[in-house]
Amino acid sequence: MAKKNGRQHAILADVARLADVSPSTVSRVLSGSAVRAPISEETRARVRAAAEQLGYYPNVNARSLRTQRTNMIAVMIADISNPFYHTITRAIQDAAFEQNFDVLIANTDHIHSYEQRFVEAIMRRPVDGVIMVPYNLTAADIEKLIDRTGVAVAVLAHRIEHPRIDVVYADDEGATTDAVRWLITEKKHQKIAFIGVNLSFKVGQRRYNGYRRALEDCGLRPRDEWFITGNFSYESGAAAMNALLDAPERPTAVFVCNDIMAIGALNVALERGLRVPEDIAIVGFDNIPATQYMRPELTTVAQFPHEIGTALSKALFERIADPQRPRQTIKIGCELIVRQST
Amino acid sequence: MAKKNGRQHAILADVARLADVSPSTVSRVLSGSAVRAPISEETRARVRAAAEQLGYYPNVNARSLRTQRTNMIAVMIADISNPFYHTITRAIQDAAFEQNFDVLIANTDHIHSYEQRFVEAIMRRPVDGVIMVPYNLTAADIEKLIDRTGVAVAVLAHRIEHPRIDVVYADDEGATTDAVRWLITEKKHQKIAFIGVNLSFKVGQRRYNGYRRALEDCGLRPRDEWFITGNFSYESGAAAMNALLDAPERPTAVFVCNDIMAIGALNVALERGLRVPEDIAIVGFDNIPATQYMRPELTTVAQFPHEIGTALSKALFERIADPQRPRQTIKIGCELIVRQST
DNA sequence: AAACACAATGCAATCGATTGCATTAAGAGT
DNA sequence: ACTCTTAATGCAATCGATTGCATTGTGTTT
Repeated sequence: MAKKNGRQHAILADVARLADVSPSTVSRVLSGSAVRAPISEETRARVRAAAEQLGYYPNVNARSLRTQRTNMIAVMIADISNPFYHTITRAIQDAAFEQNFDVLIANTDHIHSYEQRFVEAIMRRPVDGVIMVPYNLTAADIEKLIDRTGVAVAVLAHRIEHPRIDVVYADDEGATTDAVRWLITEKKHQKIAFIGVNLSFKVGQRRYNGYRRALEDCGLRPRDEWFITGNFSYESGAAAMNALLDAPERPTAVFVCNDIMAIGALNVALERGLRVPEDIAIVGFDNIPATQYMRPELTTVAQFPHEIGTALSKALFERIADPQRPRQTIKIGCELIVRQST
Repeated sequence: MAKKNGRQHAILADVARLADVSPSTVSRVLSGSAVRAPISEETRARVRAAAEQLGYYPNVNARSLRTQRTNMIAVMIADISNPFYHTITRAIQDAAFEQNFDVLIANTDHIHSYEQRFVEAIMRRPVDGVIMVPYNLTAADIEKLIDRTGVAVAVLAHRIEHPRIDVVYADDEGATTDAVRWLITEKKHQKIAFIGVNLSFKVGQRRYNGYRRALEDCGLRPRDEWFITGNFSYESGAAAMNALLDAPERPTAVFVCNDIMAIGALNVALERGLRVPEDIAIVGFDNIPATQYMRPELTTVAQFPHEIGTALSKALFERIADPQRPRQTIKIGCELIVRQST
């Protein structure tokens, strides 16, 4: 069992010695590069047997140093606890698994300094590709990373245009417009409130824009007292609904820009004795699992995080394979899921 | 901007050249190992300036090859989409972030071959530590990994005893006993059903044992028709409740071994016109966010995945720092969260 | 029989950093 | 004046695999 010296595991040289060939040969046999250099079938067998006998595994680290490829990608997301993000992550991991890639994951919590730290980490630890959901990072930051490391990059973002960055985005603005317009034309609502988040969040801005556009398209005027901002949380959704119900004039429908707040709003409406959807209709956004558990089940706009993750990884692996390939921009649609709350 | 040759980024040798010192000196200054070897303050400054000017970042890969340390840990869990696991994961990532470690994550979906593949991956890609939630892997498998790679290991598991493996476990069996006993003694239930999962799952076995023990302790006899198994899903919980309500004699309370199934059961009960908790009380397990959104809010047993993740990382990093340290076994309790469904 | 092609393999440099063991110079002790 | 520390730095080997460029041997072509 003991190898040459005190090492606890076999290295390539040990295999070479046992198989009585040179290290080069072992490498060629085991790394598959032998496809381009001929090794006799007999030698191959001997090498494989020796490797097997010694329980040899190549050291990926050493290999990467030499080949400049790591078989590893990094993923930067806001928060793995959030269903939207972990579903994306899961899709990426599955794609990577298939390609025999390992996946590094970092959470940023939307914090700028964490995003920067991620970039720095990638500066030192070579990876073949990076998937990011940037919040504060600009195209310039990412470009610097690419210039220095040559890494392949795919991002989930709305406004990044760069020849070497593939981008995937979800059309949540358009989906919001469609949903609100549907409330107006199909469900005959005229008084529609909007529970959003601070407009400094791009996502907040986009969805609010979508809402405004639907109203305008249908000739309705937005009212200030029907635009309330929360902070993504259940409690803030509940508070927003309370405010709405206490307003001089109550809306008949409310579009909420994420499901958690929508559920908070729904429960408040129910607890205050309103019937949903008869007295007030509610639409959420994200289609998290809990929306189906509610009674009434929550109508919501589904994003397709799994598709997003798949698209991101597909783009990334294509770019890893061919760094020169022209950039792709992929739009993933959203879909209104009509359930009982409207 | 152009470095020595076609390389796109500076390497240690470039810095050495610019600062007019040897590579050794640069390394000592930048890697902090200079603590043990004296470098004059003036030289230090020169090196730092040169590094700064060139935008130099050390190549972690090369460093790892030499030092045998990677500043990277790997996490093997069942499924990042599951709140229990991703909360654990998040705690681990936060701990790693603080220690400046990167985190590799792999999902196994409880599949044996995926677990094995993970182990193989760690055989080739050196990491300093591994955190696992093994389902099929045995202590022997893990021991082999340790023997070969010397990696530090911490696991979330109930029956692994090994001098070089730290283990953390949640006492869900005891918690189940406590919860069921509470239903009997405090809530005066005599007819308590159990919706579980296949007993070949260890988790299913443990919680069922806990349930049985509570009944026995209180002198109650378990009844076959009140033990129904599902497959963790909402639908299977709903089906189980339907079966229970169609049984010749209805139970007055039901303990469900995860929240998703409990929610399915709850909704069925409500839809069939029963009042919860008056006609039937329901207790879930896990304390997922949705339990608080339900009406009635679901009573459930909380596990503390964040604490589990923290304990796992703490044990792991201690072992990385001192591989010889005696093993730790840490029990994380569970807690019954009484809400409206009981 | 000379020249050549090609299959099969080995040699040695290389990837980029770290570190044990010198080496040099300057000051301290006797 | 001579030996001894000690501070400051450099040399060169090393981590473990990959790969461009030989080299050797065997069969083919002319």
